[in-house]
Amino acid sequence: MSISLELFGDRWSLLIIRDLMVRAYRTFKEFQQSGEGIATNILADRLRKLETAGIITAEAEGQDRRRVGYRLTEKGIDLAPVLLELLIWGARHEQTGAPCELIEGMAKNREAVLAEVRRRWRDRDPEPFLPEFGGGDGQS
Amino acid sequence: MSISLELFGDRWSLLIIRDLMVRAYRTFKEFQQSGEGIATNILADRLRKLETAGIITAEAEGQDRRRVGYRLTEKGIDLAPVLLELLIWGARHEQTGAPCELIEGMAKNREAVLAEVRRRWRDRDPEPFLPEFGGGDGQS
DNA sequence: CGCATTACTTGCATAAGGCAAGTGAAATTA
DNA sequence: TAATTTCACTTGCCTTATGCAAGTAATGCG
Repeated sequence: MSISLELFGDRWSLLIIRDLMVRAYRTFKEFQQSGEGIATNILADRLRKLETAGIITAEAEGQDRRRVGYRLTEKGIDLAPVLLELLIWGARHEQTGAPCELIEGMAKNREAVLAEVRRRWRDRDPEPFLPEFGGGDGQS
Repeated sequence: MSISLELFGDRWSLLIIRDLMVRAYRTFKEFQQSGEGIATNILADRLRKLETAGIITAEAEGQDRRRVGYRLTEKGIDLAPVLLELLIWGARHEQTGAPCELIEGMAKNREAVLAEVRRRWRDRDPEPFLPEFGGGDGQS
């Protein structure tokens, strides 16, 4: 676990992974404008480290050759259970802005939720799984 | 989740929680000597923050009035699923030194593992749930 | 009383993070 | 086709956090 924490033990890495996983973000710009306000140099650094660690890939996608598309690897999508538990914990114990009933529903159907997340990843489904919950006071 | 990460988004907080949860650490000194080598000022800072966040409590325990005993709150023990998933992920995808069969066994019996962790917490069982796995190359 | 132990704090050096502006290549517009 | 915009970063500078070694106050122990 200490090894894992050398990777995720910072404010941003897991948020990036979450955005890839449940918000279907793909581009640098999307992460940058993601509301949490990560600085561009830090974002570039984290993307590089996550790629080095084999958790995400960066590849050109579409016609626009400026655009870089980031995606989770299998190793990355395997973090879904961790993020789900963190989401559930946060909804129970902190003010997160995510509706508690929704999260409790997910807590009762963990396997189904994880299966759906994996399905979207496999199918490259561009539809976000969760919205931003930004309206209220907190963030998911 | 971003709120949770303001708390756990560092190298040490989750390790401290893990040590409380599965290694049954209680005292400042135990954390300090825990192999990972946290500096004492940082340790003091993290313990304070975790206490402020309501994840651990600090209380005098035993006769020795120098000794402070740290314990998880209910909010803290509720992080067990997060740590378990992180442990499983690490064992699958990183060199952790923890025997994979053991962890895969836990992955197949998540509920039983969590129930046992909670039981030990409730009973204040001073027996560690997992050893340190320090012998080889990595850490749990 | 004197020394050891426990849980810290302090001071200082280094590393990481944050902010604003800048760069270069590709696309879009005039 | 020239100018402008977009995109994915990089650079420089400053602030904050982390790490290390040493120190301190309150106990406990012989």
